[in-house]
Amino acid sequence: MAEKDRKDARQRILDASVSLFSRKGFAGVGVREIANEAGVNLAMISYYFNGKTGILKEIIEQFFNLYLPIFIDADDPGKTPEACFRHLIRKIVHFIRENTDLFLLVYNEIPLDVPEVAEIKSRRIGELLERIGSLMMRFGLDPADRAIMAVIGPTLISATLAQFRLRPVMHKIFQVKPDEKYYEHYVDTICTLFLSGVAGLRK
Amino acid sequence: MAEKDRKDARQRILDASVSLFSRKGFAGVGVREIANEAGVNLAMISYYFNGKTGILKEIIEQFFNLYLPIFIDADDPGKTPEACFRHLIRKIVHFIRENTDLFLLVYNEIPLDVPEVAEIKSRRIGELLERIGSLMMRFGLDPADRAIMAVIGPTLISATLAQFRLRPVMHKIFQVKPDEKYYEHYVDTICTLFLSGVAGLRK
Amino acid sequence: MAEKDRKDARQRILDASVSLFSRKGFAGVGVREIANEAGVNLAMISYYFNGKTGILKEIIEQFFNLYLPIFIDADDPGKTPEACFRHLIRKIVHFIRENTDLFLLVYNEIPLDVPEVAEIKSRRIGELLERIGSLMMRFGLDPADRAIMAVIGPTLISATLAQFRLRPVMHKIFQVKPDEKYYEHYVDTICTLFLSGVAGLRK
Amino acid sequence: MAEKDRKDARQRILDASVSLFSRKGFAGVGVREIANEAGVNLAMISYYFNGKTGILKEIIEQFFNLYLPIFIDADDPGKTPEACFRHLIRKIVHFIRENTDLFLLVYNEIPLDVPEVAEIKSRRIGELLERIGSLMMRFGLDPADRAIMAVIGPTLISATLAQFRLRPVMHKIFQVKPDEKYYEHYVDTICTLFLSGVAGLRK
DNA sequence: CATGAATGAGAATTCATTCAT
DNA sequence: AATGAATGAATTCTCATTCAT
Repeated sequence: MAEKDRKDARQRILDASVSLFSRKGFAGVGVREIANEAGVNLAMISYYFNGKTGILKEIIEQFFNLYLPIFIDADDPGKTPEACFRHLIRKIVHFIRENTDLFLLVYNEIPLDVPEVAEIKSRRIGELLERIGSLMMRFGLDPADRAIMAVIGPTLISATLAQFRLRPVMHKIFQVKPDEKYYEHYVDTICTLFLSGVAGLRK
Repeated sequence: MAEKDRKDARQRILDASVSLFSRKGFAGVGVREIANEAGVNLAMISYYFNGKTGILKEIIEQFFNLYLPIFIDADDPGKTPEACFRHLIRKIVHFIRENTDLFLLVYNEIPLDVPEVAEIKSRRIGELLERIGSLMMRFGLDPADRAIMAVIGPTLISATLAQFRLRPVMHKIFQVKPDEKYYEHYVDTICTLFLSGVAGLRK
Repeated sequence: MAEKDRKDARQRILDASVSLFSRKGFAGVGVREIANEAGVNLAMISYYFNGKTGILKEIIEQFFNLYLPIFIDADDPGKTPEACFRHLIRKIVHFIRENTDLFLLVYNEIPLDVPEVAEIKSRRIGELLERIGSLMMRFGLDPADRAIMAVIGPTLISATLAQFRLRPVMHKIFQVKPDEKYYEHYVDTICTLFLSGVAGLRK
Repeated sequence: MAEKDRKDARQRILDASVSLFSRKGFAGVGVREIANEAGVNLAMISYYFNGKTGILKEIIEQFFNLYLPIFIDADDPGKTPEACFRHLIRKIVHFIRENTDLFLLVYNEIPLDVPEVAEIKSRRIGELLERIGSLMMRFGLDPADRAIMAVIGPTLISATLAQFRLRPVMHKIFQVKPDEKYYEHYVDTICTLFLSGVAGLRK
């Protein structure tokens, strides 16, 4: 019990925090709530993470450690740009489905002023956008056209995420069932939308 | 000064709240902070809005009262679908530029669990998505294809907003200057992207 | 409207206060609540009564102005002591039935530390107990036996009031219906109890 | 000091609350005042009792846990009804002398509208009145005569308590000294009053 | 008389954190 | 490693009262 639980305690705090932060926002969650949800003693949070902010830092780092490789792997010179792109979107959608809370949490907290995580945020987002930029080049866009670059990257991210952000509301409105088949179709739709769109931008 | 200031107090609280909430999130802002920023006595917040949540409710209502008409006006049968669409996007981008904080605030807080605003949220978003849905019909999409509908609406919203969401980071990365000319170009880009994309979806 | 309403406003504040104070205690009621219940503007309370305490003062004075005459009238030399006593109890029970809230309020707030009403309280209760003392003499008790005097007076008051104090609970327990007949019987019971009891004390 | 003080903190809050509530009423006392009087940190009140109401709940429960056994013990079949009764009154008077503040507090707050304690109140008073009812039977009263039952119980309680309720005022009026001898006499007086009175009710 | 706005003090509660054990 | 108690600052909200109109 001792050894295993100890290791679990740390992770249980992280899991509980991801779930709670994503639903209520970082500032909207108290450490007591986290400790209860995780089933650990209150003081363990300071012990393991040196405070509430420490949890957020670790979550953000872990997120990018999982998320960035997707973009790196997607840059496969042996494939056509279009195949690359479809592969990428499929991977991203799969990742978001598997880590919805984590993704929404990081996305939502990104613009917020929690000073201690600002450095992590801007560094990691920088890496991410550069990755996306280099991918875009492969799709025939001129990387020197910064204005277009500035549009495509964020648009792609947020468009993909939008499904999950508004999920509780959307499914009530459109009566779609978010099952395997739906997401297959979703990936096709978003890919076609973007590939046709980017083709249009290339004139 | 006396007369005008009294009438302004209510609005000053709203303005300060929009600014602070959008930067730090609803839960991350205290009523003290709002009262200071607005230059009103702390108790006025309860007096006018019946608590912090009351401010958020009013902000959300006001937002949709401003935002929805854009979509209603855009549905002009005398124009071509493409002209409609470009007009709509131009209006939205203009609206976001004029009300960036308000827009980001509402967008960011929408998914969060502030129970007392849940009803307002779902009702207003319902109205919005229906509007977007009826617009999409005009662009030749089959409204019965709910899966596509569920993709286009949220994608359009979040894609357009993405510019402003990630603005602080983006401009550091892409070194673009968010001036009049940039947004002219931005509107063109996003319109072309979507019109070409939707054309692709129509086969 | 003007004249009558103005006079009404003052009384409406008093009525609302009696009702609220008796249910929640003086400290448990806010002036806003009183103003709402009375249908008057908040500032009228300061205007008419110079603050919340002023209401309580006036209520206490009014109470004793109504309550003391009962004891004065009861001291009728032309009747037998027993007839006097039964008449008194009948009057008291009637008074309490007609002014239950007022009676409970004064009774409950008597022991509490609201400094500004302390003087009124002790003066008025002094008058009351002296009245009761002089009545007791007529029933053949030696007024010099202070210990007995100290027992009879308060016992009589609180015994009579007890019906109304515990009314909500009691009627659930004993399933008695507090109608005209019940109170007729009640007066008989309490009179017999006391008259027999006092007879026993006289040996 | 360390160990003992920690354990005592909870009880010190209760003791301070009883003293303050009984003097100023529940609504008239602030948690700051309680914390100061008890010598504990303000937040300990929420920590131990989950708010001011929680203190009152616990006090009421504790009161009945002490008070009810007196009535249960008094029902001794081996004694004459009169001996039972005198024993009971002696025990009650002793209990009130030892716990005057607690008794007055519970008695005064019982009729007041503190919603969260309503359930406790009615349940506990129900138990109490049933006990008193079964005692009264032993004194030869017909328990089916609910009207008489409804009179005797509350009258006995409030008559006994009246001494302590009006103590500050009474002793000024009657110049009696509340010492051991006085209460001996008081017990005799109240017992004779009631026994003779109840005898009179039996015809 | 009456009103709506405003005030500043104080209310209860919750916070993240620390500490002795 | 883990706990339960404790802390003091900060939280939101309510209070009785005042004032200009």
